[in-house]
Amino acid sequence: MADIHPEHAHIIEQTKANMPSEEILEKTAEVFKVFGDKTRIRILAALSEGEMCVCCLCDLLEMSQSAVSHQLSVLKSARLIKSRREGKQMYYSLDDAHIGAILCTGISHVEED
Amino acid sequence: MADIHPEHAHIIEQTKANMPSEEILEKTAEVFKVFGDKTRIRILAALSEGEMCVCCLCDLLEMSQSAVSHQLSVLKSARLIKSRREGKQMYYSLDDAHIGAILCTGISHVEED
DNA sequence: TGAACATATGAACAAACATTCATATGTTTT
DNA sequence: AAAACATATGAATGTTTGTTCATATGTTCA
Repeated sequence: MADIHPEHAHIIEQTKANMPSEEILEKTAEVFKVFGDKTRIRILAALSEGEMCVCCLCDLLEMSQSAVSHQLSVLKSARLIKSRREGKQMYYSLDDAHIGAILCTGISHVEED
Repeated sequence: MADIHPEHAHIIEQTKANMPSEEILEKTAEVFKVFGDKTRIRILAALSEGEMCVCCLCDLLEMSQSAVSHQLSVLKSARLIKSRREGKQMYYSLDDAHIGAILCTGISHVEED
């Protein structure tokens, strides 16, 4: 950490004052971290087309049931998806419209340029 | 991978057809991954208030110059920020308005509820 | 040119993480 | 109740990643 330049001090203070709290920023990073994995993004992209059971996701993603379940558990802990049981199967879906919106924002960013 | 249930086959096919390509999804995950770190989010939040030099960021974040520079380099490689030199100092800023928008989307998601 | 300053970068290390394998839990069907 | 099916989960493992330390690069000023 270098010494603070006096002429920069007020910029630093002002920026600090306008920024969201550390707690908000930390939680935001955690949310993005959950989006930041290929398998989880593929799951979210699939679920944004509608709810789907675990075995469908395994077939669609061509991944093992265990790997998919582990990531579903991560997504659910982060409240990005929710589940309901129907007989032997569990159906997963996006937790709310906001999740789809965040996903779309990221995808459009990639699609542009 | 379990056997595909015949009655699920068309759902899988249809979902697959509507989803973005694997390439897009992979790149999207990479973008979110860059957002998914507390230090980088704090840097982005600071820069969304305006451009800032490295030493200001170090003071603001109370982190070592090396740690900040390393993360600036990650952010720049991902084209989330850009830099310009002014004398001895490097000034960093968000690469475009889209980056601020993604950040805001994430922050609002956290701030709600 | 040399010293001081600002930033970048390579190597090393510890912590976090995604998948696999094996197995447990929960549900339906016979 | 037992077998079959669908999903969840713990432990182990290899990989990725963020920070630190040391040092290199680039710029200004005397």
